Order: sequence, then structure tokens, then C-alpha cells
Amino acid sequence: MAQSHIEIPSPAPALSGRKPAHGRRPAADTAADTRFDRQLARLLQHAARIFCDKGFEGASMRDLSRAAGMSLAGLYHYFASKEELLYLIQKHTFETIIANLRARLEKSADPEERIRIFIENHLEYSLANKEAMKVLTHEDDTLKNEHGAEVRAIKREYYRICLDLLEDLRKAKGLQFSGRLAVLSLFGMINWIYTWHNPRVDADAGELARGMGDLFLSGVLAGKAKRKSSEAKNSETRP
Amino acid sequence: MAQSHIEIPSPAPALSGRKPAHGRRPAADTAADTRFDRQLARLLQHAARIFCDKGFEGASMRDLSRAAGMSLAGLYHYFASKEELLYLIQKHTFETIIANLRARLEKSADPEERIRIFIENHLEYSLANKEAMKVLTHEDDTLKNEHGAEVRAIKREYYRICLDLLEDLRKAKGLQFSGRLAVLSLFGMINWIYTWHNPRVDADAGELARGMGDLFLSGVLAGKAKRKSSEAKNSETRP
DNA sequence: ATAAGACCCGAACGAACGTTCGGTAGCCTC
DNA sequence: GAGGCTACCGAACGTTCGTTCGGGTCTTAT
Repeated sequence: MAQSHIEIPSPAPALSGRKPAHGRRPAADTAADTRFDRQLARLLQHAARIFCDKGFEGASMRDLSRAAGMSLAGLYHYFASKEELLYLIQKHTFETIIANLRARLEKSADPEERIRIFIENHLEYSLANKEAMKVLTHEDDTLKNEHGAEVRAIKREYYRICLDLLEDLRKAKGLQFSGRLAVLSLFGMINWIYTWHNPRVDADAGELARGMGDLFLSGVLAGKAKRKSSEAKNSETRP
Repeated sequence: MAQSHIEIPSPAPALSGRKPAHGRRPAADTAADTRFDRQLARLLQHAARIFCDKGFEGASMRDLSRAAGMSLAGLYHYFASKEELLYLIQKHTFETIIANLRARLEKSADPEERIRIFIENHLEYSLANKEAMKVLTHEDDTLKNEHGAEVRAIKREYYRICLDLLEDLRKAKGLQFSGRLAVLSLFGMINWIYTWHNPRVDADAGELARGMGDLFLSGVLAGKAKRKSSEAKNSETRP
């Protein structure tokens, strides 16, 4: 229990530069943090909590109106529809995770440690932003058409990053395993957490990441080493 | 790709002995398979598919009415509410899985193999009943009150079975790991499958179970053996 | 001071929702 | 052949849904 609330430090993609109502943005104030952007961010935060609690279909715009202290009609000044609201939450969450991840990955070239970085980054963000994270995973196939396609593209990018990390490890250690199965098993482990994690009972992100990293990496490394012998020495992995 | 469609063989708890409409059941015909029971089972199957596709909140009774070829009002002859419909699906699915599992577990006493049996049982049922399985996991905390409590009790039972299997293994091999983290990581791996499995691309249940069993058991076994040395010998796990 | 926006609201729109009501057609028993 | 029961239906009930309309008020630039 080192820190109770984790503040992600790195370059989070700001959700700025958006239209008021249905119009377009004036022009070059990409510096963001206008009043519009701050209100929108506040609304997204409330919406994430409500979607998390009652599900996207189960939550109503009136719920959000009440929680945010704004009239029902007033909400539509900030987004065009309930569906776009979900899209904004998912896109911002996903892009922030990936941006954080890329920043952290620059600090290490060791394949094994980079996988640990991936896990730790995911868990830290997940536990620090539980609501948005549950909305991201639970409402995975809710969005359709363009919005859905865009989020799905980001998801494929995230998948790809993880797969590349694993294949780097495989090459470096001369291993032999199914990358797809490994990635998706890992995703299952780390995305499932939102269904059970209780901060009063369970460990914090760092410790969970260590435990899951041990489990996963031992599994991947020990599997079948280069098809020859089965001596899996590297059972302790941190430097 | 041994068999393409898996028929679960064992004692599946029949969903029989239920009331027509709001009345009670006549009495002693627990032998089931009345016309009422068959129709109900058919409706549950349609409902599972619809809940799977559109989510519980997103699906309407009119959708079910259309799919089942029965009038909207006619549906309520078989259950009292939409909520009870979800409850019946979840309860029946969960109880069938557990019944299958208990039957299979009797065939082996080896701790490691029993865990493999657990995984294989779960994956076989999951892939053979994708819709119901997605409804079970995706609508995990949708039910409230008595219905919710009852399903949650079955879930705890299932969790408990897996935890006991793991602790048997731990004792037998003198290992040291967090049972809770291991169980929940395993649950994540196997419950996540419904989000990605594509029968045209991915392996069948048996092969997936072998792959995930290798990954998970290697991870658990190799972790830290008995706190002394780090020689993780048992990297190949099948007998 | 005034025009032009950004910001926000009360009130309503039509559609869709889960559920219920009153009734009917068929079946089996006496 | 009357009574009772199961199985089912058309039509509606009252509610809630996402969204829109026609305005306001407040801020900012000229």
C-alpha cells in the first residue's frame, strides 16, 4: 500500500479542440483547457461513473443530468448524442493508456522488463480509473459504425503493441509459443480485474502487476525452451 | 479440430418443475419434459441469443417475442418478468457447468490433472454454449435482490471449487503463491475468451485448454518452489 | 452601447419500454 | 356438454427514453 491514489504523470491526450454544439471550433487554440474543455471533461467523468454503475443502455441522460447538476437539454451543448458520449470516454481512456505506455517503454530495452512495464502500466491506470476502465471493457462492442470502428482500431493498436513485446521476448529467448493465445490470456487476466478488485482486500497495482507478471512470464518462459532442454532458469525476473 | 460441436454428456440440471404463469406446479411430476418445460427451454435459448447480441438492458421483450414467434403477452405465461428470464438463464448455465465439472473431477485424483480438468470443462462448455456463457459473465452484476443473491452464491461455489483445487496442488507440491490471485487470473483468462474466440481462426476447446493449462500451470509451478532454490524443474506438466 | 456568440434551460416530442387486462380457442374430465 | 384448465393473443396501460425546439442569460469584442 505505497500510494493510495495514483496520479498518472505522463502525456495524456487532452480531449480538447471540440465543437460547441454542432458548430465547429473557432480555430487555433489547440492549447486547450478552455472552459468548454473543462466542463466536457467533468461531464465525461460523471458519465463514466454512471455508465459503470448501470451500464450504457441502463443509464439515462436524465441520470447524467442529475449527477452533473445540469439540465437535460444543456448536456447536448457538449456532445451530439449519448453514443458520442460513450465514444469520447472510450477513446480518451484508450489513448491515455497507450500514451502512458509508450512513454514508459522508452525506459527499458529488456524484453522481459518491457512486458512487466506493459502489465504495470495497464494495472496502474485500471485501478486509478476504475469507472472509465470498466466502461471501456464492458461496453466493448456497444458502439457501431464510425465510432465503433475508430475505437476498435485503437484496440487493435494496443493488441499489436503487446504482441510485438511478446515476440521480442520469444526471439530473444528462443522460445516457442502461440503469441495470440498468450496475448489474449494476458488481456483476460488484466481486464478481468475490474470484476473482482476490492481496494480494501486486494493489493495495489504494483504488487498485482508483480504477481501477474510472475505468473504470466513464468508460464511463457517455462513452456518449451527452444524445443531442446527444459531448464527454465530465469524464475526471478527483476534486475 | 477433433470434434466441431461438443455435446456435454453429463447430468445437466433440468429446468423443470416450474409454475405456469403465477400459479404453482400441480405436484409430483418431477420427471420433467412436459410441454411447458420444452417451450420454456426453447424460450430461454432464444433469450440467451438476444441478450448476448444486444445486452440485457438493450434487448426488449418484443425482440424475444419476434424471435420466438410468440406474442408479447404469451411470453409471460412462462416467466414473471424479464429479470426472472435472465435469472433462469444464468442459474441453469452455472448449475450445468458445475454438475459437469463434479462428474469429471471424480475421474482423477492428481492435483495437476484436476486443474486441467477444470479448465477443459469450462472451455468446452463455453465454446459449445457461447451465448449463454456471455450472458452469464457479461450480465454478472445485473441481477439484484434474491435472484442476484442466488446466482452470486453459485458463483462463490464455483470459485471455491477452483480455489480448493489450487490449494490441493500447492500442498502436494509444496508451493507458495497467492491462491486468490491465481484463481482470479485463471478466471480472467478463461472468461475473457468470449470476447475474442473465432471458431474459424482459433483452436477448439481441447487445444485451448491445453495451451492455457500449460501457461497457467507453468506459471504457478515455476513461481517459487518451497522458498528455497529457484530450480523450476516441472516445466512439462502432463503425465 | 450593442451585436454576436457561448452557455444553458423548461417543456415538450414521438417512440419504445415492461407489463397487464380481458378474452378465446383447444383440450381433458366427469 | 358443462366446467375447468392450459396456452396463448390483441390491445392497451402508464412510464421512461433520447432528442429537439424556442427561447433565454451571461460573456466578450467592437
